[in-house]
Amino acid sequence: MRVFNSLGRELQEFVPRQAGQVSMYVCGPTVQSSPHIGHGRSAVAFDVIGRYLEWSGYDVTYVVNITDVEDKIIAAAAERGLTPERVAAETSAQFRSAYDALNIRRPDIEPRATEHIAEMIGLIEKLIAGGHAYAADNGDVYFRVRSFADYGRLSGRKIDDLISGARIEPGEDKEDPLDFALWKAAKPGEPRWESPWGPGRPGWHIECSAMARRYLGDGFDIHGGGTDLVFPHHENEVAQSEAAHGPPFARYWLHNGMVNLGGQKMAKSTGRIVDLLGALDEYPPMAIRLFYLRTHYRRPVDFTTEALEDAGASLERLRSFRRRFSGEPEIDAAPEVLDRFRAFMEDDFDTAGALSVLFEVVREGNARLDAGQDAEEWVAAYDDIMGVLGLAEPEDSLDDLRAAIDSLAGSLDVAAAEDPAATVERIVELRDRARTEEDWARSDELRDALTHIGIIVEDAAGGTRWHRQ
RNA sequence: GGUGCCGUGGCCGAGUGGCGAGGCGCAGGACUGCAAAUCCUGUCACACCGGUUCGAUUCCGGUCGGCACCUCCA
Repeated sequence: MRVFNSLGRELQEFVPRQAGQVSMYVCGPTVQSSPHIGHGRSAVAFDVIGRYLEWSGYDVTYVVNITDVEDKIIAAAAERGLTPERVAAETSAQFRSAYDALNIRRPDIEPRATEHIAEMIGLIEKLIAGGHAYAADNGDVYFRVRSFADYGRLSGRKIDDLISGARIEPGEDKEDPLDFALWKAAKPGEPRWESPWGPGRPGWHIECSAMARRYLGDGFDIHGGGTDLVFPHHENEVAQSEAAHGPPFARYWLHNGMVNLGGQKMAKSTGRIVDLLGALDEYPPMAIRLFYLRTHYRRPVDFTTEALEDAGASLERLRSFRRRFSGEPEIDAAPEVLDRFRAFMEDDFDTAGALSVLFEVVREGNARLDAGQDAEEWVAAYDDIMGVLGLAEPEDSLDDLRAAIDSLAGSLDVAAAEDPAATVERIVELRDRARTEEDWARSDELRDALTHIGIIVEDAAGGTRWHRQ
């Protein structure tokens, strides 16, 4: 398996630290405001990577942090007249609900910055002892960038090129403009924890160094995040961790591309965003997931409603194939098909290519069913691939339609059953009787009535089928 | 200014030194009471200019265009 490692900027053969096991850390969101389409992309990209690695037989430990203390959260809280804790809790809940809707698996560990202050303080003390950090008179602690010779290796920068952009903000007390905060002294009214340098809060970068090590140890396998985090966030993580404990901090750095809007990056700071929860409300969640997966995770992708509708139509093609076969297939997928799928995935998780295999499976499966042949093997392949891509959904429940279904049944003099699906069956049987009698007006009337409450009826060669939506 | 990525058919989007990935859309056909779903066929693309090569969309150089990072950001 080859993965594109940002460290080195090339495709490299993936060899985990320990055979058969993969340790993975992904930078999750700073919970300052509601999730947008870009957050979903990152989460889906690494969710699929995790799922694929497990499907390939690896034992995966997957860690995603939640940054719940940070300047932006404090600012948002002040603006809304809430406590930072409240803002963080509310926003975390929004992220969780969006991620659940997108069928993103819960990480094995989801550490919060505020619950790991002790680890961060320990790491900062170690950096100070080693001469890599210093406490300033104002109560801040800074990392001494020039003390770490490898600084810039991950992001491909030279220290001298960075100088023009670096600056010292008012109130900071750095030796060098390149230095960055490990610990920030608390101002009145700000969240604070006791520390050897006085009350304060951690800088942004230190949490990932501390938590990744705590849960995955030194030299873990995969560190992920958006390309916008490469510099300075990930560069600083490397500096902190390797200055304290020696290299390597992480072995493979994977970065997903950005979601653009009208050709430019979607970002909170510019207001160019499309709200994720809103989109999930308006489109089938799996259409959004498919939209992400159609493009290789490293490339930028432009968000448009047309693209989402396109993905929705593709999703419908997938689902309508699966509806032709109920239950679980009892035989395995053809190995050659899974091999083709695997070949794409092993090439730096090329989900766009992998989807081409899925659609070929659907076409072949449909053709076989049309020809009256057995397609179980193709259904099995479909289920495997859909599962790895996280596109498979649980059977639609009809519970929310029960009232409408029962009411329709009542108006037709059909007895409602305990299971709403059984009630639908009875109505469909009624229509089939009308069709047998060639009473097309009655038949169409019943079909329209079902369509009206969200049940689609299709007359296939093998009999009448129906499904929701 | 520095660093890096990218320009593929109506739209989206993989990939390859020589054989039309795939999806959406559109057109025609088959099936069908109608509709839907499905199948078949068509829609033969690789920004531009040079170079290497028997042959380049694919490699090299240049031009033009787009984007990202260099500040918080998935």
